[in-house]
Amino acid sequence: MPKGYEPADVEARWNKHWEDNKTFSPNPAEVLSGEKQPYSIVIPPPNVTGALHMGHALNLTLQDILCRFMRQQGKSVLWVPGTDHAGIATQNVVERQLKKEGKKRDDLGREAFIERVWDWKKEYGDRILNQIRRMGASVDWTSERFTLDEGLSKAVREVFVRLYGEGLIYKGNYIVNWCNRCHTALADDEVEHAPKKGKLYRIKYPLADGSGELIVATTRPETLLGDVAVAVHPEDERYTHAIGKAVVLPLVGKQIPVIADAYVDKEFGTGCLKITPAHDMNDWALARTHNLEVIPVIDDTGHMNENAPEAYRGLSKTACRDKVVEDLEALGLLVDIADHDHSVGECYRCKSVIEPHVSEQWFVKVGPLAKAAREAVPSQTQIFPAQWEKTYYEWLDNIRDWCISRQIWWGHRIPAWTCQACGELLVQMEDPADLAHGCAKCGGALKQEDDVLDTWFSSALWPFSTLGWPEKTDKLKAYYPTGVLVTGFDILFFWVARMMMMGIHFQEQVPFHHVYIHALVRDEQGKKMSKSTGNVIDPLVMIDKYGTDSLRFTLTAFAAMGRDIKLSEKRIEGYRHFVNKIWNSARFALMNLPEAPKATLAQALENAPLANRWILHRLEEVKDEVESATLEYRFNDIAQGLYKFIWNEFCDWYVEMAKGDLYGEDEAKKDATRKVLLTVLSETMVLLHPVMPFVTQEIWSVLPGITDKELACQPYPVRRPECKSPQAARDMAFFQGVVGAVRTIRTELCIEPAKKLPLIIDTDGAFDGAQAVLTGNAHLIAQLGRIDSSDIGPGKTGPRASGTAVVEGARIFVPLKGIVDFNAEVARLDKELGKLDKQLAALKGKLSAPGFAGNAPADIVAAEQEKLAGLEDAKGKLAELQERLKSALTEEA
RNA sequence: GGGCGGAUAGCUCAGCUGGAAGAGCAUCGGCCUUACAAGCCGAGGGUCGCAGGUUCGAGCCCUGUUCCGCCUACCA
Repeated sequence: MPKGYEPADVEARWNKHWEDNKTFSPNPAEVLSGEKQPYSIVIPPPNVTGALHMGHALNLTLQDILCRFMRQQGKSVLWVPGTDHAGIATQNVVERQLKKEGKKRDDLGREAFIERVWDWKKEYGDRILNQIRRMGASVDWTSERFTLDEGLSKAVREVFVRLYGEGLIYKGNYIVNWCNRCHTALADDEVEHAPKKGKLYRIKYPLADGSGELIVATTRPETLLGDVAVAVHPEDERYTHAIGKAVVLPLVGKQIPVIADAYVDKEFGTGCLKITPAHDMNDWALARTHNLEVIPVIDDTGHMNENAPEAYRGLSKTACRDKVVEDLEALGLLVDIADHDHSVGECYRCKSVIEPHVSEQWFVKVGPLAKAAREAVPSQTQIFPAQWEKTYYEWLDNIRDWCISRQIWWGHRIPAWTCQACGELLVQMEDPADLAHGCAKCGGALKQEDDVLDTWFSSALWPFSTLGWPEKTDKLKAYYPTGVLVTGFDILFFWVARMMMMGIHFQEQVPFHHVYIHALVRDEQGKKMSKSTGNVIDPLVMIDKYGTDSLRFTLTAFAAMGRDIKLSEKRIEGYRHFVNKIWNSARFALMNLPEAPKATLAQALENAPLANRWILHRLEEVKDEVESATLEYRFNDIAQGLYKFIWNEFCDWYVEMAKGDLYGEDEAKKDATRKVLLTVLSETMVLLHPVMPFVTQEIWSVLPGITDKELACQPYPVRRPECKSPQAARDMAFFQGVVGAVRTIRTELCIEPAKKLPLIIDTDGAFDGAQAVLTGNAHLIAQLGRIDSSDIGPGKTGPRASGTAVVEGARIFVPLKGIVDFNAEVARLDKELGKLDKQLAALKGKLSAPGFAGNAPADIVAAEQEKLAGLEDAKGKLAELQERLKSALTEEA
């Protein structure tokens, strides 16, 4: 094995191996026959336009941990990879490309443009998939899908046609969020709200009868041209006289009514609200209840249209605003302009300001779908962490109909045709064979809808469309519903809730049993990573520098539930050290495993030394920990449990203790320890494999005596209840305490590391068996504490001039006469005694507190009393040892 | 406006059902001890945001409060 771990080569090699061997392609038959339980995950499909970012890296890591773990648990695991066509985003990318060539999409025409996008997709769509490979994701590449591929398009059409048939899809003229730049409608949740500094203009609207005027407040004076009414609160005494009268609309000159509606806030502005139904969501709603006319004055490109007075026609809305203000001022109708902070809707794709706009659009009537989706949580689908349930409910409870039509070209074209002659609307699966003579009623020419569907419409079907629906495939039968959906909270609404709606409606089963919402990955300062801020940590760069396993482990270690991850490169670099540590521990093991050990584990366990019994005991505990942590999505606990076990226990203690046997002459001992070493290492590789697939697989493949070189297909390590040994744990803790005490004395008193020292231990007062632990492992204490001679037994006493400590009642003496300045040891013991005093005071206070003995459970009281006795014993002994030392010092002086 | 999350060692964070405050990194001291200096050994460092309350006992439960962060909403 090379001295240092070289990830690039290892990762490339195994990735190729896994894909060539279809290691992660399951067979549905093994589920349908009942041989295996299914476990499936559909990947949140990244945008084809996208490049892998840290959010993806985290998302993929967590899913991969679950998939690899479930394979170990004997499940038939299907992880479906794929990409999303991301309508607006992708179209924008290609349009930008065209712009560089000085062209617009209209120059190409619809078909040529779409072809162009496909070309682009073919060229760049694989990039993100290759990046998924580099993460080590154990997806089934034979199941890869794209939201716009043939099968999925069929699913989309089936859903659309059926929902239309059920009356859950309708078409109509409504006000929608309109992006002038993308030139399309957007759903409510595609609008982001950003605070903006704006102005509040107060404008006089004279009453038509000359009895005065009303003053309205607005942030968008140009919309005045489309006003159809002024509304006041019905109980606002200031204006009751005006209700029912008319005002003269400035600049336009026509009369509009003053209406009353409780929606108006008396406190805000002047209490008078101008109503522009065509350009404001709320005004639209008011107009509907009051039967007001809708007059659009801004067109779909953001310019004033023919409904505006001639002077303003053709102006952009900002230019128009300036002119309107100017003209109002000239007429003396402008009262004042004040600064005003408010939030403004922006397009989530291009950040342009959203213009409410009236147009003919398609909608999904979400009420019934949302109700079912709501009721399925948490009984059918559990959300982890559960706090997100509330957010999920909140959204579903307040949901409005979903605008699904988009005025772009890249996407699923709406399967509806209108007869140019009689106006008949056709919604059906198949394209009418001959558009020229298609109308069933009159034979008139049919024209397909120009609009395409919202990208999220196809995403909503992802959990079943990817499995082959509407065909009744084996895959669908075997793997639907999926086990878990792993995603960030930012698309809980966009995606998760809609998959729930569609899954329940079309499969009559929820799409997943669990939803795991993971953190957002932020930068060091906790800011969102973004290209414009320049604080992006690119996962691929990190992989190149530190290896995939380091990156994965880092993300796992920080993936505590319900908390954002603040990531910095230093952390990844730090965990690379861990990968290297694992590599080196394997190198050590292999150097000592020239061949597979002959002994069975049972044989190795006969009369096994403490080190072997202890590490096997800990291994059993770690198996339990890793399993429960994985099942409960406590990813950080998986990482931390394994880190501690491998580094602080296996490497720091076990390997050091095993060296004696491994380097020794006793062949039986050597073989037994080799067996334990190999067992622990190999099973640890299995446990760690879901988190670090590459380094573990590479090590596994060179372990002696292992026939199946494919680590990804190994079962979870068997449990060995016979290896659990609380006694070994206790003995080891004692042993570590003694070694630690000796080491502390050495370092604190500045004794040269090379200097070997004698050691005396009095085991009186320690637990039964303590004596045996120490004498049985005296050679190890000598090795680890640099001791040249030891004398261990009950009642033993060292010279007064010793460095001393008390461990679990046993007194430790390190004779140091002539070696060091004992004043330092006196001072050190003072410090130790001080600590003990503090603990004793706290404990005594607790025990003597009124009511403690009576109210606390008996076992707690007993435990506390035992602790007290232990502390008092230690303090007494240590104080006495210090006195002896002092007396030795005064004698010398 | 409504909701959610956070506040614990210098930094980043663990801490499950309340029972003597933990890890990693950083810092300090000592070591090239034949797997690993990407390493080993040792040490220091915290009134667990603030104020109350419940309890024999609170980082953990309750109430209030202050700062951060996020989500959501129709204040023109």
